[in-house]
Amino acid sequence: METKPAKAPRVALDREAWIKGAIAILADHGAERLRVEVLAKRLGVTKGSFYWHFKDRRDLRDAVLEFWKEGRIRDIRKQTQAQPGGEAAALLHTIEVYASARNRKGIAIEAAVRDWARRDPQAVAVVEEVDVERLACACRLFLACGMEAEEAKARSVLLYAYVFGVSLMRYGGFTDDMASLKARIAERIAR
Amino acid sequence: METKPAKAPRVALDREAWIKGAIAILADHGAERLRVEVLAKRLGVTKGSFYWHFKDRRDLRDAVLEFWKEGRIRDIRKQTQAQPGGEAAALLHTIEVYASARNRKGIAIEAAVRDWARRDPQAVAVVEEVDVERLACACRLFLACGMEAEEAKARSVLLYAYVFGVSLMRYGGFTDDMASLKARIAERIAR
DNA sequence: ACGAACCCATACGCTTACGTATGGCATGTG
DNA sequence: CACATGCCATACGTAAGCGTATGGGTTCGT
Repeated sequence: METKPAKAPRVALDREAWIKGAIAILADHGAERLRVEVLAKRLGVTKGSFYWHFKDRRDLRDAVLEFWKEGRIRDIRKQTQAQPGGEAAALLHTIEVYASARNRKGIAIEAAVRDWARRDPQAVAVVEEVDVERLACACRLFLACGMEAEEAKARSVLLYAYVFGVSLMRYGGFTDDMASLKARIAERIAR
Repeated sequence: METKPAKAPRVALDREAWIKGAIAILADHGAERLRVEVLAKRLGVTKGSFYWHFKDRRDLRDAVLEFWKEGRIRDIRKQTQAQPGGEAAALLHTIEVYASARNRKGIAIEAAVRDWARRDPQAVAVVEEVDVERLACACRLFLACGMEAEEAKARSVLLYAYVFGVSLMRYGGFTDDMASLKARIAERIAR
């Protein structure tokens, strides 16, 4: 019979495939559960393959951090290219993207990386780069809305602290009109 | 010679001592690293002792969650007993406590528990209880300041989302006047 | 003083996981 | 066709960690 998985015609994996699998584990189980053999099983191979593509576990983790950083910074730059006059809308869009359940996986990765950064200096450095980039972009948008410089900085920090923080909270049943609540918050942050 | 640790006159451990040690590990290394033998070594005993006080690992984790929940709710109730007229100050104090580096350990535990809640339903339930309690208390303070009901709810969520979120961010070098920045944010949240 | 309850140490089997060594099979190249 | 290279499987040794079994020491009450 041999009902083995037989995933596919068995195409060779490259480094990026491993990294993407690693990020999926990151989102589902956190950095601590990013284990070589678990990842290999997920990809349908054994760790013999892993150690061909990566020197060791540290090598994979570095690659994951680098991959995540590049992707985030690319996204930020793209979303920041607001049409003149659309800056306010771009800010609201940023808030809404993180506050909605639509971006579930991205939020999970974000949370996992930040938790990771609580123990790993390499992750700290990456998070800091991404944060500074994001804050600078948000700041530009606030400035374009005519806001004063120091206030724009404060609003930027508030904006990102809120979107990260709200993803960690559970307050079901606290309000009966979630939409109105989020609208009020967005108003308070971005207007 | 025998330079063994010889910690102390070897006082017997109780359940609470184990729980407090577990919370220390939680703060330093996260829920995933909350291992029986590691904790035992930290307390200077072996796991033989652990399995006398706890049924298994799950038992410890439940106890840790319960202990944390009770402590948080006690703290909230205490801090909420603001003198009439001091409600605004109480709100600012809450923001400042979390935003300062003074409460480092408490913030670390908070982050660890919330990360824990991303995978464990039991932790989710505990976090939700604490969040609802905190939001209700903050909401009362906003109402006492004369704020409208829906706005008070929104501000409460914004407040706690901010304090949790900001503890996950790294933006050193983004501003040269951190004090002024935090003052502006507090203003925006609580006024 | 003596047994019982309390608290802990040691030893065991099992599982997961890391990193290495080695061999196998494909595909492309001369 | 022979051979090298790329990609992966298997097997090995080691370590950490869970839960159990069992025994030893200490501190009580009677």
